[in-house]
Amino acid sequence: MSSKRFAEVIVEVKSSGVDRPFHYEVPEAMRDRVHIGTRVLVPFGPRRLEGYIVGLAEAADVTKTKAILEVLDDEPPLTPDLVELASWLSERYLCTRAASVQALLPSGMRAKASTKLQLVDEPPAVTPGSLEAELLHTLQESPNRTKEQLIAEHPRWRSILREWTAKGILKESYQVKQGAQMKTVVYLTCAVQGESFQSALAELGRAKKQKEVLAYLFDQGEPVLMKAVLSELNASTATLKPLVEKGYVQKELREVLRDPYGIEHGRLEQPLPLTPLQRSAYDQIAAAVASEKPETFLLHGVTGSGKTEVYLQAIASCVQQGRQAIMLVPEISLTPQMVERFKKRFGDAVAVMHSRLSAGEKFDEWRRIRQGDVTIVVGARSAIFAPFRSIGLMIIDEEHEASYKQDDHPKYLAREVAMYRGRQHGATVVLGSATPALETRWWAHQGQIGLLEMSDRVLGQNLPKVRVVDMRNELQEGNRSMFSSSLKQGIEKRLEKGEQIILFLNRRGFATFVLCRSCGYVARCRECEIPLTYHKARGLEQLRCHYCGYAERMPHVCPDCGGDHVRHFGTGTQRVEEELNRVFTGVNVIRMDVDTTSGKGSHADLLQRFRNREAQILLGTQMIAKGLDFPNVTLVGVISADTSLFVPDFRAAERTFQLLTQVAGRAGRHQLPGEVIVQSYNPQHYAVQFAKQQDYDRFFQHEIRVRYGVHNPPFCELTAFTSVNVNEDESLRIARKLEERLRNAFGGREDVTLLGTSPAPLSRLQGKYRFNVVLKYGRFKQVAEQIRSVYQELAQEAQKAGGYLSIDVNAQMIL
DNA sequence: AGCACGCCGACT
DNA sequence: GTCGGCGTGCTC
Repeated sequence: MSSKRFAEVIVEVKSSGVDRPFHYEVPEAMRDRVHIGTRVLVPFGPRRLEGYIVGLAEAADVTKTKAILEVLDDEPPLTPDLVELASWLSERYLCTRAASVQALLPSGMRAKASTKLQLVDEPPAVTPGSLEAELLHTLQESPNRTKEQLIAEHPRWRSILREWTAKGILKESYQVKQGAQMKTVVYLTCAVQGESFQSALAELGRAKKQKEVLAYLFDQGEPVLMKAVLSELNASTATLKPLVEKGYVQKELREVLRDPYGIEHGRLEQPLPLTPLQRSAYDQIAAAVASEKPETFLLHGVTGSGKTEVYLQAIASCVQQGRQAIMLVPEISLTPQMVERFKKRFGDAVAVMHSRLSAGEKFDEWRRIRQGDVTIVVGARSAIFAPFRSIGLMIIDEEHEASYKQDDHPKYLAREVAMYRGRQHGATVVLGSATPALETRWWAHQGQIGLLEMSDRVLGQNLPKVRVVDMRNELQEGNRSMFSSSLKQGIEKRLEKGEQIILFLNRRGFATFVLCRSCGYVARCRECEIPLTYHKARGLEQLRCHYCGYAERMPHVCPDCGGDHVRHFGTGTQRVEEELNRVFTGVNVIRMDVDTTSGKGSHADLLQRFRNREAQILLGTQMIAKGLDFPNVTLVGVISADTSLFVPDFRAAERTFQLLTQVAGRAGRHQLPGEVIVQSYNPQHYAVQFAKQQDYDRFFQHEIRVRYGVHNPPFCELTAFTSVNVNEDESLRIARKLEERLRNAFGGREDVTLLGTSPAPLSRLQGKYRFNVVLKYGRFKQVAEQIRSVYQELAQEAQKAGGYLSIDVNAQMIL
């Protein structure tokens, strides 16, 4: 840190045009407060914007420089490694550095500058009834309105304001408001001692309550929380006011950190003894952490093998060495019970981070991490950005979960961020799962990452019986309903016994596929092996591949068996609920899907109601797969394995296998014997069969060959572009042009495959038409520059056309 | 991104 | 003649 005459600032504007450092002079008085990572307020054109410093220099490479207006932090919120991480995120996921920094910092961190206006002595002469008169009136009536507010309400006032400011009629000054405020609480102290205390009591005379409060505070002899005093003595602020005014009691504001969980942990729990397999996994992780070299492991442990205990002890060992640990869990698993388990083991050393915290709570948890008050963070995806000084261990539990990919910019994959930070900090990354993502398992297989296997169940619990019902037989026997006779009987039996039932509708998609109900045939693309999707446009029934764009006419006779039971498929939870009510009269059903769980806390509420046995049946999508630990549930039904098997996504088989395995592994963990019924028109499908047998290895062997055959990850990486526009022709035109540009850039390259323009699986969303172009390549580094320049050009053109072009590097799902 | 400037058509 | 439409270009 040689000199600080000039600062290189990235301005908080999410536009590629300004995503580069701008130079600002650092006023003498600010020199010792600016560092790399410090946020500042800078003039930018006619505006004032927040920005953050990425470099300091003796000279600027441009002649005209403005000066920094204000330094927004005493401590830089971004450590140098986080500044570096932000740059990497922008390069890897093709987004602006402003977007990356926003992802790194808690949302409440953003400061906003507004402009205050002040009329200077003589008001200007205005024509009555004119715009000027109206503005003048507003300025005089409500002098607290900011310039930005006024312009937002009346855009035409802008030029007048500018003119008046130039003429000196108006004076502008800016004020900065930090996003999240520090929370303060009031403490009270008795301000009178000894004799003056006695005389104060006397002076209060008949004010009994006031005397009581004063005496209480005098006895305490130290500042007491106001809230505690009031509730203890059953007093109100009205009692307090005169005491403060007379100077007997002193008020004091203290900053506090909000505690979103407030779990009383009492005495900390001790680690549990480890089984030999757990010990072996633990030893290897602990050794890697101690080595301070970046290393990644897959911890492949079956459900019930005790992964969490390994995590807890590995974290303990990391913390013992004076380094910090991050533990990621899927958002939906981050329940109070889960947090409690950590708090009971580590007490106050744990911070929690997830999206349901309020902005203020997030801000405070973040500050506790930044200040070094905690050494462990448990959180959802974004907790991977925890601003620790020296990370020793990062754990991603259920690493295969789709929720570890962020769906807006930067569209990062938590696993990749963890590995990058691992290299920065010399930290160990542990990816844990019972059903690892195929890529992860493949890397472990190839020796690129370490493999730790835990194949035994700690408590030797029994697996529930899994029955796969062939729905084709049901049809043959004349049962046209969505419930097989086995499932129907199973439900009836439970209802009679007063036991509970969970029904899954593992429908991830929206797209409808085409299936023959007689033989289970599913129409697929010949090139991609992806199920074709049903479309009806202008009375024409079509099947299209959402991957490559191939289209054919909807068959009315099954190409396989010649039968006429070819139907398009796709059922919502609502329809199942109706059907349930029709078939089982008087049954209480709790339905859980995006519609019924949108409210805050409604997810937990519904599960609690089910736990309280307010309903016999819980019906939902995979979001209920995590909540399977209900002692009274003895039947789990999967309405149709096919609905997740035939979504147009090359990961469909993997996702189905994972879901079914999870269901089978978790149902019936309690005293009552559990049963799982899986309905399918394709009961012989390998994903269904291997899930039934709980055989990950054989599923992996099979699926990896499929991936190799059609050249999909892990044998390549995918980047998806989506052109979006209200105008279908424009949307298509941009996608086509993008395709052409990419073809030019990569023509003849063996390591690159271009999947041409095709309608997105969500082909029309919010009235906008979406087309996809997908690029497959071996190594991102070898295509990054070309992708960047083509993307920038077309993104601009898409914008001119009134739409936009989005990019998803290392796309996990193509929508 | 968001703002200013500048060049065109349609109005009091 | 002027107001306001949006295309273009710049921001240390």
